[in-house]
Amino acid sequence: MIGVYSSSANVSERLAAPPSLAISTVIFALRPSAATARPTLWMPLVRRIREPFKGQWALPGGPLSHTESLQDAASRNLRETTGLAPSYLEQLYAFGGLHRSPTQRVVSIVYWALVQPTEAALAAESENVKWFRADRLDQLAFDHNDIVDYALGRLRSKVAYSSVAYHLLGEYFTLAQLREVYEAVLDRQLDPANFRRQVRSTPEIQETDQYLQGGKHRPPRLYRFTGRPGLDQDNRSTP
Amino acid sequence: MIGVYSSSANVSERLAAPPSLAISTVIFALRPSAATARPTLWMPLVRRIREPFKGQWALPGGPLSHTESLQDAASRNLRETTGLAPSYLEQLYAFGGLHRSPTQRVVSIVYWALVQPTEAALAAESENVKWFRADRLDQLAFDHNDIVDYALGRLRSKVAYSSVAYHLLGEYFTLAQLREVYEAVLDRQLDPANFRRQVRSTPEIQETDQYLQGGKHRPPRLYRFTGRPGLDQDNRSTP
DNA sequence: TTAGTTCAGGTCAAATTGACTATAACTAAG
DNA sequence: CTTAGTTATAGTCAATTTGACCTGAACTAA
Repeated sequence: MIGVYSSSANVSERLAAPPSLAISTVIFALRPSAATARPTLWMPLVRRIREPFKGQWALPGGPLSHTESLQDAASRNLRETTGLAPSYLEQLYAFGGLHRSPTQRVVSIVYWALVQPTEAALAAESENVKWFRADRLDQLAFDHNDIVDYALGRLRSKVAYSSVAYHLLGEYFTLAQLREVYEAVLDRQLDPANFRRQVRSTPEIQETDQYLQGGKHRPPRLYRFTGRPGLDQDNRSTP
Repeated sequence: MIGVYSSSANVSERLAAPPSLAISTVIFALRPSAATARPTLWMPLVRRIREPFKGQWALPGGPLSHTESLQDAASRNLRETTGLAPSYLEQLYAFGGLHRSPTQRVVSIVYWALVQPTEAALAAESENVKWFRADRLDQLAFDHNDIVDYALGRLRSKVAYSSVAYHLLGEYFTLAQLREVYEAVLDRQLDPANFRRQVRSTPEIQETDQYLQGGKHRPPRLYRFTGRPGLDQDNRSTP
């Protein structure tokens, strides 16, 4: 009885079928942009190997298996398609417009993830998995451009009022690196001195007695984020 | 081919089936609490007329028809089960835990709504539809207590940083009435003078030359909210 | 040795917030 | 008719936060 609405069914049968349910993920990571040394937001996309939108780039995603929760499905799919283990994962939105897919009604529950630079660096690229700058995407499959825009908005607002930015960095970071994250996400310059004052006043930030060596100028102090990780129970918000 | 997983299928068949998709809504309205005159948050619930959880109270909801968007489904279901037309409607969260329903895997896309007092007053109560205080619910069906808690959290945070509170009031209101909304939702007292100063500094608030008559004391001025309504295209956030 | 750059710590005025006081305008009790 | 009681409205003042800016420290590279 499973798979009744598989590829053997014709289009009208699929349109009449109950909406199918898929999980997709928008994955953000920081990478140095090509020209300048400043980090910018990148995301991995997968090439579609079947119709519709065959050959076009799309968000990693897949069907929801009946033995896993939504978050587990997003996490698994992330790992399988891109090899990445995110440091932050949160539900974004359920997209259920009528004509998202030309061949059938699909409701996509979309998650968004942040991965640390080390993770992002060793993520394998291939013929069908490539990284793109989040702010310079061309036409994606389905409504995935809209979804990415929505995710970018969520990332920006969350960076502004919560402490998600740390999940785009490794364990130790300098205040300049942290500021560059904010500048990349919010897309505006921040005053280094005022930024420093603000960050140092948050209790979750711990100063270490380590300094980053090898730079061209005065070695900056390294800091740590001691808040709770982005993957624990409380991040799921709900059972 | 439609309806394969209907009530004629047995439990194991339903558990193996693809997760079914439902839409539910958490509806908030302000009503005067029984004892004091202060308004408090209430919500309509519907009694389940079939298993599982037969006889228990639950959030209004139903299946997603394939000809309507998620928001339209929520809106229609709201109207059909409670007769209400909300002044604000927004997606809350997609709940997809494995054991939300004992008999089958259900993924619920939950919306939350605000309705104005006039609407809420003439909403019909019946044997199977009753209003309850949002902060004093006993055991609901499924995981609906968790969902209500999550919706309350969202309402509180949105009231604090956005202008949703106005959708719990009618077109004209006094600053005291508005303050009572904030106090009911945030569950703490606010200084009337400071609250007044803040509200009057927001450009979306327009003072009228009308005063509320018939009170016991000095008649307060009436104000209007001129921001955009809670149901337009932009509230949907996404296509 | 020196110029150039970033790091780090600080000042200062403007804006915002919370606590509080005073007056105005009405109702209801006497 | 007068006055006490209550809410509406307006304002003050200190504490806190924010944005703009300055100065010296610490390093590299020429």
